[in-house]
Formats: sequence, C-alpha cells, structure tokens
Amino acid sequence: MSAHTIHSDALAQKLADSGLRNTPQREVVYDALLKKRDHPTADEVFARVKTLLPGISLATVYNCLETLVQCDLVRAVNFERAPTRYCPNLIPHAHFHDEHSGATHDIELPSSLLDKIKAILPAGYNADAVEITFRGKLPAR
Amino acid sequence: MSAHTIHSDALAQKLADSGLRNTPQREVVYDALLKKRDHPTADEVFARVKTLLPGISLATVYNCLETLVQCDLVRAVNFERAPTRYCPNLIPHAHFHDEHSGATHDIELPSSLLDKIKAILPAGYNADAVEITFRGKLPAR
DNA sequence: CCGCCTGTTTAGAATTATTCCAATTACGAC
DNA sequence: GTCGTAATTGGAATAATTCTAAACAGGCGG
Repeated sequence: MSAHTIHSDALAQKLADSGLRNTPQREVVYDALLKKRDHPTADEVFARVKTLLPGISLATVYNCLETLVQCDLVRAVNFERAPTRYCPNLIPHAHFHDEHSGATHDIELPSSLLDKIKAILPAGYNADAVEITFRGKLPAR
Repeated sequence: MSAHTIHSDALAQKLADSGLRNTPQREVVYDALLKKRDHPTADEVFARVKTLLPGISLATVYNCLETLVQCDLVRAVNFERAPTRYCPNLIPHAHFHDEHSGATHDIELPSSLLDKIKAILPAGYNADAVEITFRGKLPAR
C-alpha cells in the first residue's frame, strides 16, 4: 500500500477497469476528495490540489472529476443555483443541504428504504441513480 | 373567474399573501407553466410568453419564476449540467430524468413513503423540502 | 385628480461555472 | 527508441444566471 495517497489502489483498479490511465493529477484530485469530505466544488478542489501539484490547471480538475464520476468513484451533487459539488462516499446516502451555512451533510439511507423508493417507478422506468436531497436550516449553534 | 388565464385566482391570492403585486408578466409566466407541463427552462418559458407579451424580457422571466418559487406555486428542479427547470405541480412527487430524450417526468410519491424518507433525518435536521430525482434511460419507442 | 413612494420591468452589461480547442506532454506497446 | 493514443494545459468561448441603473406603473394620501 502506498503511503502518499489514500486508496490509490482502488483508484488504479477502477481506472484500469474503464481502460483509463492513472495519472498524478487524478490521484491528487481523488485524494483531495477523500481527505476532506465537505463536498467541495471544482474550484475548491483546484485550490486544494494546487499546493501539491502547482502546475495543475482548472480544466484538468474538471476532467479528473468527470473521470472519477464516470468510473463510479465519485458522485456529482447539484444544488439550486450553486456550482456542482463532489462526494466520494460510495455507500448509498442522501444529502442534507443547510441553507444557513451552505454546508452539505451525508444522511444514511437504509437500503430497504432505497428499495421502497425505487419501487414507486412505473414499469419501464429503470433508474441508474437516485438522488435524494433535503433542504433546510440547521439550528445555529 | 377570468377566462384568459388559468388559475389566476390562485396566483393573485398567493401573491397577496406574500405582499406582492399581481402583474401581467407574472400571470403569463405562471400560465405558461400550467399550460404545458414539460418542466421548461427559463429560456423556454421566455420563448413561450413572448408570443403573448412581446415586450417581456428574459430578466423578467427569471424574476417571475423566482417570485413564483418564493410563494410556493412553482418548484425549481436542477439536473446535473443542465439549466434549471420549473414545475407547477404542487402535489409531492419525484422526478425521473430520461437521459435519452432529456425529458423530465413526474413520478407519484405516496405521502406515507415521503414520511418514511423524512424519518431518516437525525434529530435537529428539519427539512423544508425534499427533492427526489431518478436518472435513467427510458426504452426508446 | 395629482404626485409620490415603492415595487416591477427592462436592456444590456457583468459574473460565474463549465466546456471547448489547439498545442504540448507523457505513457505504454511494440 | 519511436509511435500512437490519452491526458494535460492555458486560454478562449459558451451558457446560464444575476446585477445594475433607469424607466414605468399603480395604489394612496392629500
């Protein structure tokens, strides 16, 4: 196991599965998502990885995030009128968006409930993904 | 009951409740959403209302949609990497986004299930709204 | 009835997020 | 090694949305 990246094995594996190459850029982007799980935007990821890979470009960060989403290591989450945020949590879960702080929290989603939710779809509607987002204000602390 | 607008009473009522004025622009925008319930984007609404109110501006369409969302007559729906879409269906429901056609369909959501979904939130998390979005490909017909 | 006050609309400029493009660089296979 | 393809880069381009400042409209007190 390599020490300088988190889960780089999983990354290498998934990339290989999709016939893609592993690159330092993809590693640092994925690492950044794993290290601080606050659903950062592409810009935020860019800022974080620049310290490690000063030459990286924003376009590359977008490319890497896109790649990670494609090989099922990362989920893209959208909020109304806000830039896309990225989440490396692979366990099925919902999101709670706190309108006070703008922060996003993962909410555990029992698979039994997920099954019930998928069951409301009419015949012929096959969902590749379900996104459940709560919006509300957390009591200020 | 006025003949030239659909549900203009409900609109006038809700606007009054929020201390806002009724305007021809707000009426035609709301009517457009009610008349063709295909979750149009702001641009699409703009195109539709221009035939009725040729002088209306895109900024006004955005303003009106925002106003309608604020007084709970319309929901804004977001899809990854796509412009916001608007939905005048007030009954709780989920959305299915067909990646073939780009179309969005309302999916009935039993209130009992909605309650179960809200129940997964930890104490202190109070959701003002829940958004459930399925993503998938409908068999081409 | 007049003029004011506030809310609304308008056109266009500005901003923001994201994608595109063309050129360079880096692997990996042979 | 070199060749082909994939990946990265910086900058330009696009798309959606918001902002801004000015014009407008409508209800209300006088």
